[in-house]
Amino acid sequence: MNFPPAESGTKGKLLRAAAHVFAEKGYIAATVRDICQRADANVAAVNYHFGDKKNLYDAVLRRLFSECEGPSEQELDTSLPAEERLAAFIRRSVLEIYGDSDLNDDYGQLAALFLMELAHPSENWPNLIHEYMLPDSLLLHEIVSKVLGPHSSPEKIRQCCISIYGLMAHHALCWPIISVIHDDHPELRSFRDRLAEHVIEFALTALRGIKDNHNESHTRLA
Amino acid sequence: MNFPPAESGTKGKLLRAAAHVFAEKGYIAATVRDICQRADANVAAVNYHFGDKKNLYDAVLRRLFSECEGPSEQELDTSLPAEERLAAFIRRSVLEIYGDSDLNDDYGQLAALFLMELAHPSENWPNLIHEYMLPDSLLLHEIVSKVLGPHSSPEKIRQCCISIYGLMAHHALCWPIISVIHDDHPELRSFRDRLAEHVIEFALTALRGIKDNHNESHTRLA
DNA sequence: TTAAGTTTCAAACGTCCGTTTCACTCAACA
DNA sequence: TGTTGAGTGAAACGGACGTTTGAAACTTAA
Repeated sequence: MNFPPAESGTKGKLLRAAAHVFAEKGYIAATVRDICQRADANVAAVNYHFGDKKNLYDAVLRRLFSECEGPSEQELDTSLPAEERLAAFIRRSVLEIYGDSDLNDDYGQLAALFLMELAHPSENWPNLIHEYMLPDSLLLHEIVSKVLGPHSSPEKIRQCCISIYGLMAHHALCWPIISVIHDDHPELRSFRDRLAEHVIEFALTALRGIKDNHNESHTRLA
Repeated sequence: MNFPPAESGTKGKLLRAAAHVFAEKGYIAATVRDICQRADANVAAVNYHFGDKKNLYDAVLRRLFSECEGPSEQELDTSLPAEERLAAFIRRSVLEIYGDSDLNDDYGQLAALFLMELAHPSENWPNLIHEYMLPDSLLLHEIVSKVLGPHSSPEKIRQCCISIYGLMAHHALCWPIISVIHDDHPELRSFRDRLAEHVIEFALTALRGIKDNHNESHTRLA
């Protein structure tokens, strides 16, 4: 949640403070007074700069999504081996999901905001998904269908794509469970890179095996 | 969210109504008046029967967890092949996560309550996890370590366990994303059984491959 | 310096919520 | 029949919240 220095006035301070407070307490429990106090601003500032509380929340959410990077050249280069592109996709996605550790001092708030939306999606949540997550998802679909080869059903491809997201996101979403059950689990921050490599191993191993299974059953039928 | 008929009085009606309203609106947005109206009870009923709103919420949450079934004999029978036991574990867990479809008419609320807790865990969340999720998690750990064989590190076993939970839970948690991106995805209810089989295939394939990888590197070193 | 436009401020407004109060009903029992 | 105690009901209390107000402070440009 790092905002460009351009918005360093009251409006920018409000956005930063709102991101923090919304994430910490949730949309309803977060009060305009909380946010303004944290932003060193008057109670009326929110309504002056954003109209109302809901508009401020929408601005925070949109800002959050817009910070996502796009895919790297490696992922897009269709001349490279599909497995290599998948590894690059997973490394970048895990980095995005778990934050840039050093730069970003308030990871976890991000996950909290995300979980809130998943529990009770706001009005323009579908728009944000379409705009910011669909392109990545289509790229993953293209890569996975190549890894799986020509004999895989559309449903199997889709299930594998969703499974890969599940592998990547689970720590971020279910940390309040994982940290209780595995009380010796390393902190998310220090664990991020190892997680990426594990997901790559787990997903690639599964995809290769599934490809072979389906090829076998395909040639057996032929 | 089906409560035993024993609690069919005002207290039971309040519990049922509260589960519905809390899930639909979240703890704070849900009002005592909402709940009481849905339970055909007076506003004072909540405070009379439960003390206050928070106690009612805690009661709902505990009731929700206590409905979980324990592991089947097949999962516990250490004389059976580990892969078979893993499949049984996954089938039961997916059934629990996605509900008993026909009996339970309000799946999704369950996921909403869960997501709310993940975003902002309540006071005795860790107790509930210890009591209701840790045993299952230990069982899975035992099974997975057997599937992976003797040459796998503790960290790898743990990561595989967490990954399996990720595979199983992702649809339930991220449905507001999945349903937007894959607009032709079948409904969760009708999809539950196919999901279980996919997770079994995906996880078992990955685990077998990982086992072979680690065995190879182990014998190479020896 | 003046005037217009923008931003901030303290204070207040109206509403909604959790909770409390107290009178009431009614079944159980002596 | 009279008494008791659990449960219900309508109404109100006190506080917190989002928002509004109108004047003050500041910025900008002629």
